[in-house]
Amino acid sequence: MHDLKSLRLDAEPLRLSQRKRRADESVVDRLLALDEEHRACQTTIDNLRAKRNESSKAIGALKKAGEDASEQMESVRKIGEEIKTAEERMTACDNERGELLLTIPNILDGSVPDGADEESNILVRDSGTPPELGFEAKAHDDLGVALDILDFERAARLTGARFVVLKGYGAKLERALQNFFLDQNSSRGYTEVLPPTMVNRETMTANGNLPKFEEDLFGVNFKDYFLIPTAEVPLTNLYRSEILEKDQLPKYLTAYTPCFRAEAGAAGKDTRGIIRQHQFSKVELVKIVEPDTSFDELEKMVADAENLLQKLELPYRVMQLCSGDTGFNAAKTYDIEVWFPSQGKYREISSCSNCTDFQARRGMLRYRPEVGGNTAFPHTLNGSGLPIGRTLAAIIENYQQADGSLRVPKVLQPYLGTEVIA
RNA sequence: GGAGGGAUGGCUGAGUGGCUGAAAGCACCUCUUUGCUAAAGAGACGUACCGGUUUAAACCGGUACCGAGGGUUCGAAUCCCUCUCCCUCCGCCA
Repeated sequence: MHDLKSLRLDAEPLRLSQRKRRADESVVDRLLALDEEHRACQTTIDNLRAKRNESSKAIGALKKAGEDASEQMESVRKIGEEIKTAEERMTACDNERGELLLTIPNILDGSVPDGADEESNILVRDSGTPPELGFEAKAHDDLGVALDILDFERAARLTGARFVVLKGYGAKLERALQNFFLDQNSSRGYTEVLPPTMVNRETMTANGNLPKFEEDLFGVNFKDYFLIPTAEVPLTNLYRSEILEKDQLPKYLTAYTPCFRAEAGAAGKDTRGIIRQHQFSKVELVKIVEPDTSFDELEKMVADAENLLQKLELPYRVMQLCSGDTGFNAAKTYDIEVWFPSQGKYREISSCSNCTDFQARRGMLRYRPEVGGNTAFPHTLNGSGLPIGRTLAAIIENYQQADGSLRVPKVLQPYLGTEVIA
């Protein structure tokens, strides 16, 4: 959500950002027009209310003195009617303004390169040329099924497409990765959190998933709750509506949760394997920090995610997203992509974003830069650290051997109690 | 699921129609004095929006907010309705 006050002074940064995103620029003018009308209404109403308050007090005094006040009462009643009319107009303005404000994406950081889509993303660094396997790489799903650690058919029977059952070492690998990620993140200063997997509409709105992206979410019956698409949602909302003291920042949070995504726009994409599922598990990283530090904190968060891939010895590269590929909430995003030998390409495994004060505003999450001073909005950041499903797929593919067995990454061996899965 | 009780400022807690943006205490902040891991006294002390003014901060005026939304009334923290959450007891349950 945007700061109307600063938009009134200078809407050019938002206009520029909308252009760079290839998004509608006219919403900015509409927003400013509505805002002006809203403020005019409010001034009118404030003045009427001031008049009413004054008159009401006078009536109270008259009555106390035992005098007749019916004339004054009648005139105040009329003021009340005027107020009601003006309020209806203001509410209409407010609703449209609010709706618009909730659907305009964050302002891109100046460092974001211009471009329409992922073709224009920029390579920041990589872990070197991926090693050759020395034989033809099999796809992770074929290998997983053959090893009986992935089961798509029975998952389809239980639920439907885009679900998987993990069995034996598949299930154990999930648990090993969960523990490994959380242990690593904890050791790097993140506090482990176990939040609810379902959240209400306010939480989804503050995070930026609603009102615009409802079709991507799974709702639940009987309650206006939603299954979370990522732990980012409960974590960025953990302190919603609160005023934090300066010494409570920065907050570093990490959580393992199931994630649910409707994948409404992904028909036909990644239909094989466990790259794109309706349900998957993920360990998420979230930071709540002071504004001056947020871009440095983003770099550090990317390093935290990279640390996991380095320890797993998986080939990866870091990309900076261009303007057209940067998401709704984000001012700046790095994607980390991991190597998939069977596809001969890198696939996204982590997305780390600085959302600046965009989400904090939506959730009225504030802090006090100085004791006793005014409140300000902190910046929020999120990143995957890491998704279990895609990591599992990457491990299967990169650690496969010619005979169809898998080596187990060194760092996972203590968790798993074996060096080979065959 | 049934019965009952609650929700007030950072915290504790008064307050059943106008004098309450809200007593009192604690915490925090500033100042004074005495001084050694502290005490006493004085003062300040919610959030948001609109307007004035300002380079800005501060400041001044107004409005709204006592869980949320709606209603009654000239006027509501106070009365009525709906909802949410919390607590106690019973039932059920991983």
